[in-house]
Amino acid sequence: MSAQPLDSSEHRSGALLDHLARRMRLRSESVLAPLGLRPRHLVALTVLRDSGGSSQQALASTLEMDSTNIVGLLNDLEAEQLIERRRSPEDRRRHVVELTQDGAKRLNEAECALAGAEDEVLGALAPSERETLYELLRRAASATHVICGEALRADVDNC
Amino acid sequence: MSAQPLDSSEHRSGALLDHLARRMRLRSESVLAPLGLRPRHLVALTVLRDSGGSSQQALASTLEMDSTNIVGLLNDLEAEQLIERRRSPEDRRRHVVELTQDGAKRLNEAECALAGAEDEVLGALAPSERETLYELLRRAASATHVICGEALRADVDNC
DNA sequence: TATTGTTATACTCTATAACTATA
DNA sequence: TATAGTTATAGAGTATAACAATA
Repeated sequence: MSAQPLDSSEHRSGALLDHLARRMRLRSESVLAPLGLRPRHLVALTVLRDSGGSSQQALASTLEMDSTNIVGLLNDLEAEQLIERRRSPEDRRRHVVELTQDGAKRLNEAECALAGAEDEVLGALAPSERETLYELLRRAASATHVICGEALRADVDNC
Repeated sequence: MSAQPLDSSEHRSGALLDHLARRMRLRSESVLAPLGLRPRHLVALTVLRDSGGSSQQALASTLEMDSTNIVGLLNDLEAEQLIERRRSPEDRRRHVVELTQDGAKRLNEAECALAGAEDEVLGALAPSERETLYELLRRAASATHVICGEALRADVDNC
């Protein structure tokens, strides 16, 4: 301990981040369950909507998920006809994955439900603070990788 | 869509939170590995230091972890003599868990390593912004449960 | 030969149930 | 009877390896 505590506070945010993310995930799972979706389904749907369609590899890369896990994820969504897989005409190895109308509709509903979950978890923060938090998270996330606000954002005018 | 986009931006922070927490965890795992620790070990050590000792149940409650998982976690730490388990004299069912000197030392080293991981993950944010982020996370986290800044905080004067 | 998607599989994480020793 | 800690175990999540189709 030096005499001057001037700089002082380097705070570790890692554990807090982990803790809060876990709570958010648990609450999100609860509110999404009635819609037959899980949080991971939602991020996939969101990226697909915002990108207007994507290959499975591209999706894996955007979500920083292992591509083998994308398969089952899309199987779920396809079984409920929320997405469609088509072979790409340009490269027949590729699947072009796109949202269906049902998918877009379900996504809207899910986003409304999620807003409720966030209200619970972030209820201690004022709206302006929540906006600040969002902005900080978005910048930190987009700095190191492709996934950024545009892909993970949702404006909800529709609840 | 109504005419006035006034309120507008309700942004979903859930996916961002999850994404960033995952990155932080991965980086933390990397920098902690040489010290023989994992992120979960660190939060346990931190809580034990800040609380000055705790029963395993209390620890489980603070960390919002299942108490059965605390057992293995403490086994790891005890095997490296970073913590001690003693039967409580007042209630011999209870274990009083406390940090050893080695544990306190290892915790310091780990916190320095973690600071590096955070620099990587949050590098896009200015110091003042990181402080703001920390403060928002802390308030959101402490609102709903016991785990709060004091328990998960680490001032590092010692790197 | 490399790449996209797929399957099978192993490994980790977490939670549930049953047991013990104390209260 | 209830509680603290422990063990065994099953389920979910995630990653690795091998394979088929296409480039």
